[in-house]
Amino acid sequence: MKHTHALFPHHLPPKKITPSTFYFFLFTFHSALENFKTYLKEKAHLTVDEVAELTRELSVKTVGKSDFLLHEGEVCHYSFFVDKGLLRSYTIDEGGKEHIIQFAPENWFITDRSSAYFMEPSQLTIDAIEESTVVFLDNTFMEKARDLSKEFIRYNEKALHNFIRHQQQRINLLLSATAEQRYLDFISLYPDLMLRVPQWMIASYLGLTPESLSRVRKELARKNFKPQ
Amino acid sequence: MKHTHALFPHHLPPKKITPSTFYFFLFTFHSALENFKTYLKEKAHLTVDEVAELTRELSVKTVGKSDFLLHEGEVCHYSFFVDKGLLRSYTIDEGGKEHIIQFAPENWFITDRSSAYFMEPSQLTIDAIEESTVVFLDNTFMEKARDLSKEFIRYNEKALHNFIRHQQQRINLLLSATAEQRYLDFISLYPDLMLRVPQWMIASYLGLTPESLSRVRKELARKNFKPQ
DNA sequence: TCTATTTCTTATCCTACATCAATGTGAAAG
DNA sequence: CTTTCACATTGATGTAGGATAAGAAATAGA
Repeated sequence: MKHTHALFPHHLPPKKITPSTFYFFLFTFHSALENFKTYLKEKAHLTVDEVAELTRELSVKTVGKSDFLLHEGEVCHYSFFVDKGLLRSYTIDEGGKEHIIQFAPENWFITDRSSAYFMEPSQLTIDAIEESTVVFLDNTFMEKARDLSKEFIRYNEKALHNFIRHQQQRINLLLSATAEQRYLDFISLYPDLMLRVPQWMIASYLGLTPESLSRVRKELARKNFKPQ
Repeated sequence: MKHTHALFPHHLPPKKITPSTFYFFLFTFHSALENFKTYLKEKAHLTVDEVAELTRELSVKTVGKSDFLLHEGEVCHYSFFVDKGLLRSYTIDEGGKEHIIQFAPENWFITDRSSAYFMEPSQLTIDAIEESTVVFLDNTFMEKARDLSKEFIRYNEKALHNFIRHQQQRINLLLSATAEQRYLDFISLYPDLMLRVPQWMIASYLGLTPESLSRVRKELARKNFKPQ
């Protein structure tokens, strides 16, 4: 029970913990962990025992909308696994403008890999777009996992290569594609996010202003485009 | 001596192999391998024995200017280590326009990591900007290296993270920086390439037209900018 | 429910960069 | 020495998308 405190969102320490809120948070905690365990079994091909060993000390937290998980300039000590909700990472330029690097809906990971690996200050900020339940994986989790299972090492290597492929694709699109092409690519990458995320964030992800995105959408509508 | 044939550039099979050309190519071959061995010792912290074991079967080739090392659509089976010369990777868009993804001068690696790892057709084309001497590392090299040395695994992991960090930075610049800022970043990344590479290639790397780059340079000159 | 804030659209003008076309330059080839 | 070729520069003009402002619509808060 030692991690229960972590369940409550920072901004929302319930004044009175009634039995019902208590059990609600307990359920949330438990279900998030189970979800993460399932993920490890299916995607990383770990055994039940390995999963049990690895997940013994994990902390799960719920974070409120626009709560921060990582500030620019901090060293990133965690990988975040999103059980429910939606996180984002972004940079802030000299003019104070945000540029969204990644969205992380359910069952995605998000972190600043460079910062976590090289232990250097992060360029990225990570915060919650929706109230979210998040499993916190600190850097020792990775080491433990690596020592425990060769399967996990392979899984991790594959994840790194997937990430590289994705970044490559994004660079290529930014170099060669129009606003419209990039928007269509976004839709196929994150089909459900179109509805959940404010358009100005999508615009920011695409390197556009909200106004331009609005124009692109209008044009697509005129051409009778239907998203899947 | 069994790899000697690989030394000669495809486009240039010497009609007569005089003793002097023969010894020249032999020297090239030998010196490239020595350079690569030194690299492995210093950067990947391998022992002399491990290096000897790993490099026994390597092939070294010289490629002529604008010879291809990988065509778009092929599966990439190699990682290329540049001993001397300069390679590049690029994509080709629907309009036939090239977009340079990476330059690889001396002591850099170049490959299509996604294609090599996932064994899928490459988006990238790789060719030589200058006549180059290249060490070919096929996919079994990686496996052998991994089996042979824990140090190599760490080195490879670090290389992957460096690569990710670099891609991240590039995405961020493409999202947020002006042509001028991106050019300045290019100069600090590849200081010596400014002189070796035609400007239209630099423009392509930056996502600009040669004309725009020319104007950026003019503007920098007006502002009395001196590289480094 | 009604206000208030956030988000989305529309319209205008504007700017960074693209496109096109002409000219310049310097090194290699004849 | 001149011709050619491969790049680079320059200028004129076009355009995608940015900046700004203001109203409409959606959402949230009370």
